[in-house]
This record gives sequence, C-alpha cells and structure tokens, in this order.
Amino acid sequence: MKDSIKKDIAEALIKLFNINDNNLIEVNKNVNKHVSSDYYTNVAMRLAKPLKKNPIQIAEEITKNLKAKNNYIVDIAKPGYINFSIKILQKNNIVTEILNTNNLLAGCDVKKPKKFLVEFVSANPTGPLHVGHGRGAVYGNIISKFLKIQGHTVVKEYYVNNFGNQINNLVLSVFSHLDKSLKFDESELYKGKYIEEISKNISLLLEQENLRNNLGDLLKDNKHRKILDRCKTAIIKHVIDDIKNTLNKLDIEFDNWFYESTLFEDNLVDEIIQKLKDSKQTQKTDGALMFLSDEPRVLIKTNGEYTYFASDLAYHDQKMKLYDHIINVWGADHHGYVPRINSGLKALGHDINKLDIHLIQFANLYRGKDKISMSTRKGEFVKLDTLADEIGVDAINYFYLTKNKDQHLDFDLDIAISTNKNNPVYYIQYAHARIEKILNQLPEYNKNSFNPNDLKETSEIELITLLMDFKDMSYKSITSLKPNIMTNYLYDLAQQFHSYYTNVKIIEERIIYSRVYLIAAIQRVIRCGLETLNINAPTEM
RNA sequence: GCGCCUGUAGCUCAGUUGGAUAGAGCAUUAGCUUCCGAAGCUAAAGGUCAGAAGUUCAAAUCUUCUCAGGCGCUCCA
Repeated sequence: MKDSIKKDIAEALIKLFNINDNNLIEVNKNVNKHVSSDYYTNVAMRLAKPLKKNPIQIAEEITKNLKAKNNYIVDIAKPGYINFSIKILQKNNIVTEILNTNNLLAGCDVKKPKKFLVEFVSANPTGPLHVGHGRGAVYGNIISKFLKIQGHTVVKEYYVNNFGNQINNLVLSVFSHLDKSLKFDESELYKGKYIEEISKNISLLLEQENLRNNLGDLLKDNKHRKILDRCKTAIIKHVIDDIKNTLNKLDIEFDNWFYESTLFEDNLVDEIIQKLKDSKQTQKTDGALMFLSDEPRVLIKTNGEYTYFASDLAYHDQKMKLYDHIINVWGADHHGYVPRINSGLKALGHDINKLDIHLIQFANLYRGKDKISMSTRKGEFVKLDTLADEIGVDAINYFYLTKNKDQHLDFDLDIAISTNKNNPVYYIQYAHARIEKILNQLPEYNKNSFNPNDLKETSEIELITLLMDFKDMSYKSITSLKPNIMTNYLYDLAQQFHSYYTNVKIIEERIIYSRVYLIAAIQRVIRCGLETLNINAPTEM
C-alpha cells in the first residue's frame, strides 16, 4: 500500500515538475494520535525551497494529480503535509491476505545473498557461561537467524581461546585444588564449584599415571610434558562440554568451533606477522615486536609469547578470505580493541567494510532490587544454566532481545518468572493462547466467508491498522538486525488484542465470522513474530 | 586526561533516513466478573526530551560545548 502511494506521488512529480527523484519521496506511517490518517508525506515541504513555492500550494497540485485515488482518501494539513487514509474496505483485506500468505516474511529477501560469518559468545574456556554472557549469545544467535531470513548463507562460529595464559592459570587452579601445598599467585586462580568438578576428573587421570601425589614435580619436570598436555586438553574439553550443554539448553547451536591453537599449528600467526614486517609497519621495542597503529601495539612480547592481538589478526585474516562479510559480537568493554583490529586488517590489505563488530552493552540482572554478580575469576556468578532453568528459554530470549544492543539493560528476574501481565512474554503468549481457545470452539469457521464490511468498530480498525504495519515493521526489524522492534510490536499487538477481547464478545448466539478471521490473522502474526524471535507460541497455558 | 555507549514521566523503556499537540508498561489513584481464560480490561494523573548554543520552514532526533552515569585506555585476557 505504502509503495503504491509512493509510486503515485512519483508519477505526479514527473508530470507536474519534471522531477524524477525517488529519494525525495518519503511516505511514512502516521504515529500522531491527533491525526487520523494512515500515512503522510512531507514531499511538498521539501520541494518548497527548490520550487520557490508555498508548500500548501504544491501539496494541492500533487493531490490533484494523484492517479489511484480510489484506494485512499487524501487531505492536506499545514504546513504542507499530505495525508493518506486507506479506505476501510481496502484495509480490511489485510486479514485474508495474512491468512492466505505462506511466508509472511518473504518481503525480507535480499537480491544478492552473501556468505556471512557470525562469531559470537566466544567466552574464554576458563569456566561455565554465566549470565553476563547471555545477552551476546542470544543476540548473536538471533541476528544469524535474521540474516538467514534475508536469504544469506550464515556460518555461526565460536572462537575458542585455548592458547593463551589464562588457560595455564586454569590448569594451575585445578592443580592448586588437588594439592593445597602448592603455592601460586592466588589472585590469578579461578575459583568456584566447577573447579572442584574438573579436579575430580583430572585426579582420576593422574592416578592412572601414578602421578597423583607428585603434582609439584609434574609441573616443574619437562619429562611429564605429555601428561601435562593431556591434563590441559581434558580440562578444556570439560569446560567446553559444559558450555555446549548450556548453549544447547538455550537452543543455540554453532556450526563451527574454531580453536585458536590451530592458527599456530597451521603457522598462520607467523605468516601474518611476516606480512606485517614486510609491509614495514612493525618495529622492535625493548625486544618486543610492535605493530604501528594509532600507537604501537604489541604482537610478540619480550618473553617471546604472542599476544591475543597477533592471533586475532591471523583469525580475521583467514576469515576475510573465506567470507563476504564477517560479524563479530563483542561485549562493549572490548570497544577499545576495535581500531587496532581494523588498522591491522587494513595493513594486511583487507577491505575493513567487510567486517562489522557489534558491541553489546552490559546487561545487569536483578532479583527485585538485588543485583546479580557475574565475575568468573572469583567464582561468584550465576550460571546461565541456572537462569535458563529458573525463567525458561522464552523469557531469556525476550528479555535479552527487547532492548537495543547499544542500550544498557536492566532486567528483573522477578518479572521474568511472573505469570501475569507484568511479564510481557507471558502477556504476548497469553494472547496467542486465548485466540487458540476461541478458534478451537469454531473449528469450521472458514466455511463462512470473510466480509470486510463487518469490521467497522474503532477497536477493529486499530487492530487492522496494526496488522497492516507488520510487513514494514518486520522488514525493518530483520534487515536492520534489530529484534527489539519486533518485541515492541508484538507487545503492542497483544495489548490491542486483549483490549478487543475484553470489549467485544466473539462467540455469541449470532457469530460475526469476520471477527473470527480477524483474530485468526492476529494469531498468525503473533506466532510468526514469536517464532522469528525463537519464542514459543503456546496454544494453551 | 583521551575514546566508546547512554541520559525522554517516580521506575523500566519506545520514539522510523529531522516532521504535526511527546508514547507505552510498572508503580499511584478511581473503576470493571451472572458473559469466549480477571493469567484480563477501562480511566485519571504524571514531561524544561540532562543543560546551553547552532543548523533548518521544522530538532528528542543533526553539529559543537558543558554536566551526569557505565565501560575501556596493560608486553591482561
């Protein structure tokens, strides 16, 4: 509808002023409560200056030259708006359109599908996922889905940092737990229940090798290197399995688990360092190798170890070659790292427009007024598992997705577990279930036909207008990767429906079947929206 | 000190590439059950869009500055 209005205006402009510029014409949904129209355009005001004419006058001329006026009513408002009201009968057809369309999201398809890599979660394998990881996990998963809906090919990848120092600290943490007499830097050690669990496994492994009582020697002595590596591998596997279980619980599945260590095994890190050296963008400072960015950044430390920066560049270098576009989902605390990666990749000859780094702001969880902690190191955290068990996957998805990613998010578990209208997930699902109940009582409603003339109540027109918006709204949500647009819309729709339900009785002695079609269409849209967000649409609750 | 994100009703937040008189929910107050699920609905009240200047016919939205909060400025990960 919006498109056909736009087309009509475009034709009028060519005819009147010989202006052929589609970017000039905006047709927007009217959100102003004091104006009753559906759409408006500001084109007359934008033309006022170049044409040196009064915008009202321009609006009048355009209005007179609109072609397909039979679908809508036009009026002009100061200082130069042209308002379009879709005729009610025309509007009401959206009901059957929704019910007869196979794929409501078909309009989101892109013309040229690309190969995407979406890298997300990628928490260091030094402990279980906690609630702090939840937002990035859910966000990464949903934008991957949105990209797929658009028709792109998407690979979801978890980048496992299994190489650096923090893994050594994890191993030491386990050993420290097994033998209290060993002395390490306490502040570097990981604590928490999971360390105990891992320790049990490792203890068994060491007993088999008769090394359980010689942990100190094991660490010092180079001849036990192989055993030590086996321990390390077993520890990482234990942590990764736990992470996989948690993600599984959230219905998040990765296509690929990429281990940092393979970059070194395949010599890729040295390759890109050589490349950077060749491009003369490195320098040696105090025995360390620096990359010359905004300021010198360390690639190889004085002690010969590689920094994360080095392996990250190797990782991205490889991915840039394999994909058309890469999205990294990072916590907002990493933002200072972005320019470094960009300049590094530029130096390696990559087009950095192919890389998008999505920074997710922190989410704070509350239980009533108590803030929930999430420090891995101290072992004081709530596992994401526990959260999933407590509030359910639907609530997790909804609450993490309902705010823009740039927005700090406070979310209260007491609301998420409540089963009343204070909980928006519940409220939306309830609308879906309520409709199901009615439709169940009228299984053969479609033996009666839909008559657009039946729906003339204000509440019905408002609902239909909302249904009409679904196409634009879902397009915007999916193509701009903003799930919060969808959550907000669904809440609005549920609200309108509940109000309608309370005020208009559908099952009466004389049933108006067009109303049944209307609520069926509402249910269809709610289900589609919820499924898009990985939230269940229950038929009863 | 420098950089990124944020600042809209008491609270949590919407607000479309700049458009008309600023939008919800919660909380508060006052109402609504012989009737499809009250797991709900209706209404009232609540605003210097952090502040200032600028651009524009038009600014919550764009620019600059100031203030406040969060985060980052390691040869940490």
